[in-house]
Amino acid sequence: MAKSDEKITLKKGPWNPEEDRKLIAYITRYGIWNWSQMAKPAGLQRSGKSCRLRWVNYLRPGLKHGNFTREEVETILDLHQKLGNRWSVIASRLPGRTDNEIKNYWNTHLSRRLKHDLVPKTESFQIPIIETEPKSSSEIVLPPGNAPKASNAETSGAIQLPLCSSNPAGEIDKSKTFGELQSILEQSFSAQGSYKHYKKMHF
DNA sequence: AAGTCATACAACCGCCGGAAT
DNA sequence: TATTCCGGCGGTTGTATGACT
Repeated sequence: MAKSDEKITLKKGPWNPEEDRKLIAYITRYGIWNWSQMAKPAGLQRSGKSCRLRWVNYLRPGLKHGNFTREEVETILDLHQKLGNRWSVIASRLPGRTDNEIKNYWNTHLSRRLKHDLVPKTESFQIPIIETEPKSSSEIVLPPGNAPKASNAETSGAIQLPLCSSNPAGEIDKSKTFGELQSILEQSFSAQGSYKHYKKMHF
Protein backbone atom coordinates (compact mmCIF):
# COMPACT_ATOMS: atom_id res chain seq x y z
CA MET A 1 0.00 0.00 0.00
CA ALA A 2 1.42 3.29 -1.03
CA LYS A 3 1.79 5.83 1.71
CA SER A 4 0.03 8.42 -0.35
CA ASP A 5 -3.05 6.23 -0.38
CA GLU A 6 -3.17 6.08 3.37
CA LYS A 7 -3.80 9.81 3.56
CA ILE A 8 -6.78 9.59 1.29
CA THR A 9 -10.10 8.74 2.82
CA LEU A 10 -11.37 6.03 0.57
CA LYS A 11 -15.01 6.10 -0.25
CA LYS A 12 -17.16 3.11 0.56
CA GLY A 13 -20.69 2.10 -0.17
CA PRO A 14 -22.73 2.12 -3.35
CA TRP A 15 -21.19 3.40 -6.53
CA ASN A 16 -22.78 6.36 -8.25
CA PRO A 17 -23.10 6.80 -12.03
CA GLU A 18 -20.25 9.28 -12.16
CA GLU A 19 -17.88 6.82 -10.54
CA ASP A 20 -19.03 4.12 -12.93
CA ARG A 21 -18.40 6.40 -15.89
CA LYS A 22 -14.94 7.25 -14.65
CA LEU A 23 -14.02 3.62 -14.17
CA ILE A 24 -15.41 2.57 -17.53
CA ALA A 25 -13.73 5.44 -19.30
CA TYR A 26 -10.40 4.70 -17.72
CA ILE A 27 -10.47 0.99 -18.42
CA THR A 28 -11.73 1.57 -21.93
CA ARG A 29 -8.76 3.77 -22.63
CA TYR A 30 -5.97 2.17 -20.64
CA GLY A 31 -7.15 -1.31 -19.87
CA ILE A 32 -6.58 -3.02 -16.56
CA TRP A 33 -3.02 -2.73 -15.38
CA ASN A 34 -2.97 -2.41 -11.61
CA TRP A 35 -6.18 -2.11 -9.63
CA SER A 36 -4.61 -0.52 -6.59
CA GLN A 37 -2.93 2.17 -8.65
CA MET A 38 -5.63 2.71 -11.25
CA ALA A 39 -8.14 4.30 -8.93
CA LYS A 40 -6.30 7.56 -8.42
CA PRO A 41 -5.56 8.45 -12.06
CA ALA A 42 -9.08 7.35 -12.88
CA GLY A 43 -10.31 10.03 -10.54
CA LEU A 44 -11.79 7.63 -8.03
CA GLN A 45 -11.43 7.73 -4.29
CA ARG A 46 -11.93 4.00 -4.08
CA SER A 47 -9.73 1.13 -3.08
CA GLY A 48 -8.37 -1.04 -5.82
CA LYS A 49 -10.41 -3.88 -4.47
CA SER A 50 -13.57 -1.87 -4.70
CA CYS A 51 -12.82 -0.88 -8.29
CA ARG A 52 -12.04 -4.43 -9.25
CA LEU A 53 -15.20 -5.74 -7.63
CA ARG A 54 -17.36 -3.13 -9.29
CA TRP A 55 -15.89 -3.89 -12.68
CA VAL A 56 -15.87 -7.65 -12.39
CA ASN A 57 -19.32 -7.97 -10.89
CA TYR A 58 -21.22 -5.17 -12.53
CA LEU A 59 -19.62 -3.08 -15.25
CA ARG A 60 -17.72 -5.64 -17.24
CA PRO A 61 -19.15 -6.01 -20.75
CA GLY A 62 -20.91 -9.25 -21.50
CA LEU A 63 -22.37 -9.76 -18.08
CA LYS A 64 -25.86 -11.03 -17.74
CA HIS A 65 -28.06 -9.46 -15.15
CA GLY A 66 -31.40 -10.66 -14.03
CA ASN A 67 -33.10 -13.97 -13.62
CA PHE A 68 -31.35 -17.26 -14.06
CA THR A 69 -32.62 -19.62 -16.69
CA ARG A 70 -33.67 -23.12 -15.80
CA GLU A 71 -30.56 -24.40 -17.51
CA GLU A 72 -28.35 -22.16 -15.44
CA VAL A 73 -30.05 -23.17 -12.21
CA GLU A 74 -29.64 -26.82 -13.03
CA THR A 75 -25.98 -26.24 -13.77
CA ILE A 76 -25.52 -24.47 -10.47
CA LEU A 77 -27.26 -27.23 -8.56
CA ASP A 78 -25.25 -29.88 -10.32
CA LEU A 79 -21.90 -28.19 -9.88
CA HIS A 80 -22.59 -27.21 -6.31
CA GLN A 81 -23.34 -30.80 -5.50
CA LYS A 82 -20.00 -31.79 -7.02
CA LEU A 83 -17.83 -28.86 -6.01
CA GLY A 84 -19.41 -27.23 -2.98
CA ASN A 85 -19.05 -23.49 -2.50
CA ARG A 86 -16.44 -23.05 -5.20
CA TRP A 87 -18.32 -20.18 -6.74
CA SER A 88 -15.58 -19.03 -9.06
CA VAL A 89 -15.36 -22.48 -10.61
CA ILE A 90 -19.11 -22.66 -10.97
CA ALA A 91 -19.14 -19.17 -12.49
CA SER A 92 -16.57 -20.25 -15.06
CA ARG A 93 -19.16 -22.69 -16.35
CA LEU A 94 -21.82 -20.03 -16.65
CA PRO A 95 -20.68 -17.41 -19.15
CA GLY A 96 -21.83 -13.95 -18.24
CA ARG A 97 -22.46 -14.82 -14.63
CA THR A 98 -20.19 -13.79 -11.80
CA ASP A 99 -19.24 -15.79 -8.76
CA ASN A 100 -20.82 -13.12 -6.60
CA GLU A 101 -24.09 -13.30 -8.47
CA ILE A 102 -24.19 -17.08 -8.30
CA LYS A 103 -23.30 -17.00 -4.63
CA ASN A 104 -26.07 -14.50 -3.95
CA TYR A 105 -28.52 -16.53 -5.95
CA TRP A 106 -27.59 -19.65 -4.09
CA ASN A 107 -27.87 -18.00 -0.70
CA THR A 108 -31.18 -16.30 -1.39
CA HIS A 109 -32.94 -18.82 -3.59
CA LEU A 110 -31.41 -22.24 -3.52
CA SER A 111 -29.90 -22.91 -0.11
CA ARG A 112 -33.14 -22.02 1.60
CA ARG A 113 -35.08 -24.27 -0.71
CA LEU A 114 -32.65 -27.05 -0.06
CA LYS A 115 -33.29 -26.71 3.63
CA HIS A 116 -37.01 -26.95 3.12
CA ASP A 117 -36.91 -29.62 0.48
CA LEU A 118 -35.32 -32.70 1.90
CA VAL A 119 -34.91 -34.12 -1.54
CA PRO A 120 -32.74 -31.77 -3.57
CA LYS A 121 -34.09 -32.71 -6.95
CA THR A 122 -34.33 -29.94 -9.48
CA GLU A 123 -37.83 -30.89 -10.48
CA SER A 124 -38.96 -30.46 -6.92
CA PHE A 125 -37.90 -26.86 -6.80
CA GLN A 126 -40.25 -24.02 -7.30
CA ILE A 127 -37.61 -21.56 -8.29
CA PRO A 128 -38.34 -18.21 -9.92
CA ILE A 129 -36.45 -19.04 -13.05
CA ILE A 130 -37.36 -18.33 -16.62
CA GLU A 131 -37.57 -20.32 -19.76
CA THR A 132 -36.22 -19.07 -23.05
CA GLU A 133 -38.73 -16.27 -23.38
CA PRO A 134 -38.85 -13.52 -20.81
CA LYS A 135 -42.08 -13.05 -18.93
CA SER A 136 -41.74 -9.35 -18.52
CA SER A 137 -39.40 -6.47 -19.09
CA SER A 138 -37.84 -7.10 -15.73
CA GLU A 139 -37.12 -10.72 -16.52
CA ILE A 140 -35.33 -10.36 -19.80
CA VAL A 141 -32.52 -12.75 -20.55
CA LEU A 142 -29.55 -12.01 -22.72
CA PRO A 143 -30.70 -11.37 -26.27
CA PRO A 144 -29.35 -13.46 -29.11
CA GLY A 145 -26.01 -12.30 -30.36
CA ASN A 146 -25.14 -10.67 -27.11
CA ALA A 147 -23.96 -13.81 -25.46
CA PRO A 148 -20.51 -13.39 -24.02
CA LYS A 149 -17.72 -15.66 -25.09
CA ALA A 150 -16.82 -18.26 -22.56
CA SER A 151 -13.24 -18.00 -21.55
CA ASN A 152 -11.02 -18.00 -18.54
CA ALA A 153 -11.06 -14.26 -18.69
CA GLU A 154 -14.72 -14.32 -17.91
CA THR A 155 -14.20 -15.14 -14.31
CA SER A 156 -10.93 -13.38 -13.86
CA GLY A 157 -12.36 -10.15 -15.09
CA ALA A 158 -9.66 -9.78 -17.66
CA ILE A 159 -10.81 -8.16 -20.84
CA GLN A 160 -9.45 -7.53 -24.27
CA LEU A 161 -8.65 -3.88 -24.11
CA PRO A 162 -5.77 -1.80 -25.31
CA LEU A 163 -2.82 -2.40 -23.12
CA CYS A 164 -1.09 0.56 -21.65
CA SER A 165 2.40 0.65 -22.99
CA SER A 166 3.38 3.82 -21.27
CA ASN A 167 2.43 5.25 -17.95
CA PRO A 168 -1.32 5.36 -18.01
CA ALA A 169 -1.58 7.34 -14.85
CA GLY A 170 -2.85 10.37 -16.64
CA GLU A 171 -6.26 11.76 -17.13
CA ILE A 172 -9.19 9.68 -18.18
CA ASP A 173 -10.39 9.90 -21.70
CA LYS A 174 -12.45 13.02 -21.62
CA SER A 175 -13.15 12.70 -25.29
CA LYS A 176 -15.63 9.99 -24.44
CA THR A 177 -19.05 11.51 -24.59
CA PHE A 178 -21.65 10.79 -22.02
CA GLY A 179 -23.59 8.95 -24.67
CA GLU A 180 -20.72 6.67 -25.49
CA LEU A 181 -20.13 5.86 -21.88
CA GLN A 182 -23.80 5.35 -21.28
CA SER A 183 -23.93 2.96 -24.20
CA ILE A 184 -21.19 0.96 -22.57
CA LEU A 185 -23.22 0.94 -19.42
CA GLU A 186 -26.29 -0.04 -21.35
CA GLN A 187 -24.37 -2.87 -22.94
CA SER A 188 -23.47 -4.01 -19.48
CA PHE A 189 -27.10 -3.98 -18.54
CA SER A 190 -28.46 -4.90 -21.90
CA ALA A 191 -30.03 -8.10 -20.83
CA GLN A 192 -32.40 -7.00 -18.22
CA GLY A 193 -34.43 -4.45 -16.43
CA SER A 194 -31.73 -3.75 -13.92
CA TYR A 195 -30.38 -0.92 -15.99
CA LYS A 196 -33.78 0.67 -16.07
CA HIS A 197 -33.86 0.29 -12.35
CA TYR A 198 -30.33 1.63 -12.11
CA LYS A 199 -31.16 4.66 -14.21
CA LYS A 200 -34.29 5.23 -12.22
CA MET A 201 -32.25 5.29 -9.09
CA HIS A 202 -29.24 7.25 -10.23
CA PHE A 203 -29.96 9.33 -13.31
C1' DA B 1 -51.54 5.35 4.62
C1' DA B 2 -48.22 3.75 7.82
C1' DG B 3 -45.55 0.34 10.02
C1' DT B 4 -43.30 -4.10 9.97
C1' DC B 5 -41.21 -8.00 8.02
C1' DA B 6 -38.97 -10.67 4.34
C1' DT B 7 -36.27 -10.79 0.33
C1' DA B 8 -32.65 -9.68 -3.04
C1' DC B 9 -28.33 -8.19 -4.07
C1' DA B 10 -24.41 -4.86 -4.12
C1' DA B 11 -20.50 -4.22 -1.56
C1' DC B 12 -17.14 -5.01 2.18
C1' DC B 13 -13.96 -7.84 4.93
C1' DG B 14 -10.51 -11.09 5.93
C1' DC B 15 -7.79 -14.55 4.30
C1' DC B 16 -4.88 -17.02 1.03
C1' DG B 17 -1.77 -18.03 -2.89
C1' DG B 18 1.27 -16.54 -6.41
C1' DA B 19 4.46 -13.23 -8.37
C1' DA B 20 7.92 -9.94 -7.81
C1' DT B 21 11.83 -8.15 -5.43
C1' DT C 1 14.86 -17.60 1.46
C1' DA C 2 12.10 -13.98 3.32
C1' DT C 3 9.22 -10.23 2.59
C1' DT C 4 5.92 -7.43 0.26
C1' DC C 5 2.33 -6.59 -2.88
C1' DC C 6 -1.58 -7.71 -5.52
C1' DG C 7 -5.44 -10.27 -7.24
C1' DG C 8 -8.84 -13.51 -6.25
C1' DC C 9 -12.04 -16.08 -3.37
C1' DG C 10 -15.71 -17.10 -0.07
C1' DG C 11 -18.31 -15.44 3.89
C1' DT C 12 -20.89 -11.88 5.64
C1' DT C 13 -23.21 -7.45 6.14
C1' DG C 14 -25.96 -3.34 4.91
C1' DT C 15 -29.58 -1.40 2.56
C1' DA C 16 -33.20 -0.76 -0.83
C1' DT C 17 -37.42 -2.64 -2.23
C1' DG C 18 -41.64 -5.19 -2.18
C1' DA C 19 -45.17 -7.75 0.33
C1' DC C 20 -48.03 -8.00 3.98
C1' DT C 21 -50.84 -6.49 7.97
